[in-house]
Formats: sequence, structure tokens, C-alpha cells
Amino acid sequence: MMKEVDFMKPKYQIILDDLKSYILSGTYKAGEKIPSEFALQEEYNVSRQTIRKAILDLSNEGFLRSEKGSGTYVSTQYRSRTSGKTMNRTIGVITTYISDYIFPSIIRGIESRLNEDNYSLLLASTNNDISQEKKALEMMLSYGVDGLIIEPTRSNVYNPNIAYYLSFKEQDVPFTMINAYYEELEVPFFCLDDVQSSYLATRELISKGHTHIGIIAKMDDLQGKFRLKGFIKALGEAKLRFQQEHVLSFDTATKSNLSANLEIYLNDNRDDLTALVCYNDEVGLEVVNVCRILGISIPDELSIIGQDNSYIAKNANIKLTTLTHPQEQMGRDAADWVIKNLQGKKDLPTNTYYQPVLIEGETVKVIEVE
Amino acid sequence: MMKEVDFMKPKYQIILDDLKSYILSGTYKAGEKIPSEFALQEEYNVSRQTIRKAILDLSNEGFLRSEKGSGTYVSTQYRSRTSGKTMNRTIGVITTYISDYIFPSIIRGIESRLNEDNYSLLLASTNNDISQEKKALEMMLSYGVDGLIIEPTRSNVYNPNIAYYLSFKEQDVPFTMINAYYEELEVPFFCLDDVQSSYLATRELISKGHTHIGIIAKMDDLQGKFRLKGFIKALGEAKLRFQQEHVLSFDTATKSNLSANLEIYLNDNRDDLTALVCYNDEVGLEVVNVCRILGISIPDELSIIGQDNSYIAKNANIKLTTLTHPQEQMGRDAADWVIKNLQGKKDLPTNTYYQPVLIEGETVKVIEVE
DNA sequence: TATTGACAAATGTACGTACAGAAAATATAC
DNA sequence: GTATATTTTCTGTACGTACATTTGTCAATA
Repeated sequence: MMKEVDFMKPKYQIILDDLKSYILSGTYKAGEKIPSEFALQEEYNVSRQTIRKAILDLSNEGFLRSEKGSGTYVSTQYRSRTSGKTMNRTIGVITTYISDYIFPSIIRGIESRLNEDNYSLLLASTNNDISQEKKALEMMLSYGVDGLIIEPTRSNVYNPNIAYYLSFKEQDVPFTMINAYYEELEVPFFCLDDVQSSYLATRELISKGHTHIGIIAKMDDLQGKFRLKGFIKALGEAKLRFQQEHVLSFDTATKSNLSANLEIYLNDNRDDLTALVCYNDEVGLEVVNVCRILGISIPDELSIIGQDNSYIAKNANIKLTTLTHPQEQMGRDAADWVIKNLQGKKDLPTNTYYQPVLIEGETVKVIEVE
Repeated sequence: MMKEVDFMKPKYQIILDDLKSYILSGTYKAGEKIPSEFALQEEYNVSRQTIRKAILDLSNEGFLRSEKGSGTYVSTQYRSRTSGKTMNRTIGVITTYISDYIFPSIIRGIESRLNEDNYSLLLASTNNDISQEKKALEMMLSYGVDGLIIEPTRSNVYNPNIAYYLSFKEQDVPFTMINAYYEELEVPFFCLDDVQSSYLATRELISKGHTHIGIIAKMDDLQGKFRLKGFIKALGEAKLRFQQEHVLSFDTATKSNLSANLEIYLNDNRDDLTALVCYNDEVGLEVVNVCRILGISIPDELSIIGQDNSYIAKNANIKLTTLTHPQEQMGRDAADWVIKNLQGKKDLPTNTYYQPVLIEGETVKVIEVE
């Protein structure tokens, strides 16, 4: 269900947000003069009052300071609000989703580890939307968290929020990424070996005699990219041809249409495919549901294999064959890394890959060789 | 001529000072409405902008609060606004579980509402353990959260952490409860009408001809208590006898044994019961699984009905008949309540009950009358 | 009796103008 | 070249208008 697009923000709010972003991302550095009201008025094509409203509000928030006759300056101490207050040890967590799929488990792992060292957990989610990620990062920056754990948003497309991450680096706030990472950013991460995951999935199908295998692939995150890669790798090793028409791709935006697209895809390839590698268990379940509608029996007519070993795989009436995902452990490890980093520990792992393991369910059938 | 002796104060400053002294002297009392902008404009013979400037500044100082379409009111807590420093606005959330069942959805609702007003979410979970709840409360207290949303831990047994809740009350930190409440504490809450939920569930079964109905009941939280109550109420209305041996009870501690106990229970009552009201969908699914092992077919041999309309009810291959739970909406409403309370709004709802609605699945069969 | 619809009242946003006053930039006088 | 005057730039205050949006009220309606 799509959330309503933002209400039309008032103009002054847009300008305010812009300015705040520039300040937090370091485009306007502390003490620097920002453009004059007149200049901004020209730039945004609004009246001076509108500009003033934005600047006044930011001054009240403590980000700016205006000097009559001189100009408006970035306040030098906008982030020293923790100064007098009792330092509370807080770790920020930015995740794509809060309530969906395996993310709650990951958060749980983080929380339980932080709890052991009396750190608090400041939570924000992005719904895999880059503008929401920006807002979350701004919140964390102005909050002054001690560390950060981020699950990247749309990790396979260019991310315009890199400046914020660099801000954290400048301020020596340790952060790490889970599930994926931004390739343009040098940063430690904790990830499943996604190539291996779908490689193993595909190999399992091949070893059971399948030769006509399709894949449902996600295109806007690294996981999707790597999982497609593993699929192709396994096909290649088995000397099976990779066929573009056997790939059904989707992304965050088109996810809501997946069910309908699946129906078309499965109908089109009904006689061609005997097995399907799914992006994850969630997609796997979707396939199961669509197959039920189409009267395709699983695994007799179609074998499917999911990934991530989520509750879906375990709890659906037909147990999905799937591959493990560390979930809670990954969360724990990431939290542990941040805590150890804050304690000044050296030689912490930079890139951690977890190896997936196959879990047999009831959705893969052995094909007899004729 | 002589320049003004004193500084010639700007007009808005004069008005501001006037208003401030009225507030501080009690001419305008806390919560009262002050004259409208138009009235003040007439009174002082100045433009509306000038009045607005005075009111806006006082609002920023925390003395006033304007409501669109209604008027401007004296803020109830202008005293605590110590410095001009904008504290980080943070709402604490204490929930029993982070990753399980419907709790992620509730948290999601909270998060999305807090986000709209730029509040941060500080998260802690108790795993339904009272000592962990204590730790979480201590963390929130020392952190200095602005408000709190709590899902009570073991709400049907005496809670030794009441003192902490009273501390929050003393410090005027608004808090509200969701899903349940502590009966020994006078506090606003947002709850499903749990009595009604299982009342409707039971009535549905009765209306489909069932007369031998069992229940799986949880004993250590209010939900469990109320859901048992609704079950008994429905039986009573239908003049069916309530039989103690048809109740299988469990609690947090014995939950891990539920599966084994279910097996015994279902075996014992195999020939006696035709339907089962389950504490929630999670339990419902457990029943489905155990029935599969025992070879009891659902709904032919046994009708079951869950509660909460969780993903389990929707996603399990056999769709559970269940009752709705507001989930995300409940989270939103609770967050909204805290925010409005912090803004000094009066007449907020104290006890909110959500009415459950039946959702038909595939687990209830009509019993023909012989 | 309860619900709906129309209307008025109140605040929110946004445009415009004008001038005051302080600081910075520039021109001028020596 | 330096000191002083002048101009320009920039923010602060203040006026005006207009329309949007929300809330509360009251009368008409079902």
C-alpha cells in the first residue's frame, strides 16, 4: 500500500529544509555566511517574507544567527546541545522497514546487544525511500548519536546522501552497514553472501535435475544484484543457458504489482520452466499464492526455492525450501562492532560475510532424468 | 527633538511584553484562549503582522500555542522551557517484543506519526519480563524522554514498577499505554476491545452451529483475561455451559511448551470439541500445525478462529478466520496522543477502545443441525 | 434525534511595499 | 596612503492585501 505522497509542503518549509540540509551536510560550514535574503529571494522566486520565515525558524532552532547589516551565519554550536546534558549513550539505527519481513529480527538482535552495554536505541525507517533516508540522517546528526547502524536504502542506485555519511566520518561517529552497502563509500559492513545464497539455491535445483530454471529478481538493491549474479554463476557452471525471458525483475516501486506480473510470467512460462529461484521468501510466498490461483501445483509442476529462512518459510503451510540468513545474529554483530569501536578497540573486522546454508522444505521436487 | 529616553521599543515588543505579563500574572490563565489576532489588531491599532510577530515569538518561547481555525491558547507548561536550547524531542517506546507478531506494525505506526512532528523514537523491549521492563523504565527516566508509549508487561499480574510510572507522572512526562493497561494505575490507554473480540469469535462459531467450543487462553496479561471473559459471555448468552476442562491456559513462561500441551489437549478433547477459540493468530497457527501432526483436518473435524488479523492469518496457506486489530493505527493514535499532550492540548481521549470486526477465512465450518 | 451543509471565525501561507538602522564597500579629500 | 564621507548592501520593523485551511456553530434535513 503506497503512502500518500507528501502533502504540498509550504514554500518556506522547503527552503528551511534545504538550508538545514546544507548546514548538516556541511555545504554551509559553521561560521560561514549564507546567501543574503535578497539572493535567496531571487533564487527561489519567492517574496522576502517567505525567505525570512525560513531563516527565522532556523534561528529559533539554533542553526542560524542573523546580524543586522551584515548577514546571516551558520551557528557554530548547533550540535553542541549534548554539552550540558548528561551524555546518554545512544546508537542510531536506520533501517528500510520496521515491521516487514526479517527486519524486526535484525532490530531485535541490535537491541539486545545494545542493552547489554546500556546503550539506547534510536530508531528510524526509510521505507526504502531516499528522501526519507535523508530525513533520518539529519535527525541522527542533529541528535548527536554516538554510533550508527544503517541498512542502506536502494543500495544499487546512486545515493545522494553520501555527504551525510561523510559528516559522520568527520565527526568520528562510528557507523556500519548491514544487509548491503554503498559501493561508493568505504565503510565496514555485515552482509549475507548473497551471491552464494542464490548460487546454492540454483545449484540445489540443478542437482535435483532441473534444467529450466527461472528467477524473480529485485533490481534496486545490492542483494538483488548479487542474487542474480549467483544464479547466473550456477547456471554457467552447469553449462545451462541463461535466458533473459526467464528473469522476472521488480523493484521497490513495482513491488505492489508483483502479483499481477507474476501471473503473466507464470502463464507465459508455464510449459517452459520446472523451477524458480525467488528473490526471497516473501516473493516465494507470493509465487505460491499465484500458483494456487493458476492451479499450478507445487512442487509437482513447479519447484520453488526462497531465500532468507524467514518466518514465512517456516510457517506457511507448505514449507519453503530456503537458505539461511543470520538475521538476529547480524544485528547483534553490527551492534557489537559499533560498541567495540566506541570502546576504542582496534583491528575490528571490516567486511563480514555470512555463509548461507540450505534448508530443505517441501517445495523442491526431484526431476527424473528420462 | 529629543530622541526617546528609553530605547524606543518596537511595537511588537510592547505587545509581546503586555501579553507575557498577562500570562505570568494570571490574567490569561493556563489553557485559556487569548483574544484573536484581529481583536488585538484593533486594540493596539497595528497591522496583523505585528500582532503575529509577538504571538509567534511567545510561541517559540513556549508561552503560547496557536491552533489553526480555533485560536491561540496559553500553554500549560511554559515554566519548564528553561533555555532557548531546543531539546531533542524524543518519545520513548517500551514494548514487550520487537520482532514478533503484530508488534512491528504497531511500532511502525508510532514511528510514522512521530516522524511527522520530528520526534525521535527511543526504543526498548521487555520480552514480557518485569525486570527488563524496570531496566527500560530506568533508561527512559535517565534519558529524559519527553513522552512515553508503553505496552504493559505481564499486565494481569501485580507490577512492581508502578513507582517508576508515578515518577513520570510527577515530572509531567505524558505517557499512554497500548494493547493493555495496569489496572492499579490511572492512565489513558489505547486498546482493542478484547472482550468483544473473543465474544464475536465465539458467537460466530455458535451461529455456525457449534456447541462444543474450547478456548486456548493466556493468563498473565489483560488481553488473555478479557478474551476469556468474552468467550464466557458468548457461551452464557447462548445458554451453553462453560466447562473448565475445555480451557487450555498458558502464559509467557509456559509458552514454549504450548505445542506439546496442545497435543495432549487436542487428543483428550478430540471427540468432544468441534471448535476452538484461540488466544490469537499465533496460537491459531500452532493449533493448525499440531492438528496436521495429529491428522485432525481443519475445518472438517475442528473449526478454529484466531484473533488480531496478523500476517499469519493472511499468509498461512489455510486462511485463518480471525478478528481485526488496529495495529498500525493504534500506534499512530498513541503517538498522536502523546504529541498533542506535549503541545498542551486539552480534552484528549482517555480510554480508547477499538472495535474488532470478523474476517472470514477458511477455518470455520458450518455444522448441520441433526 | 442524529446527520449534513452552509457559513463565519480564526489561524497559516504568501504576496507586495516601504523605510529604518547597522555594517560593509566604495569613493573622496587631504 | 590614509582618514573620512558617501553609497550600497543587508537585516529589522511595519504596513497592506489576498486566499487557503481548519474549526466551531447553527440551521435545515433525513
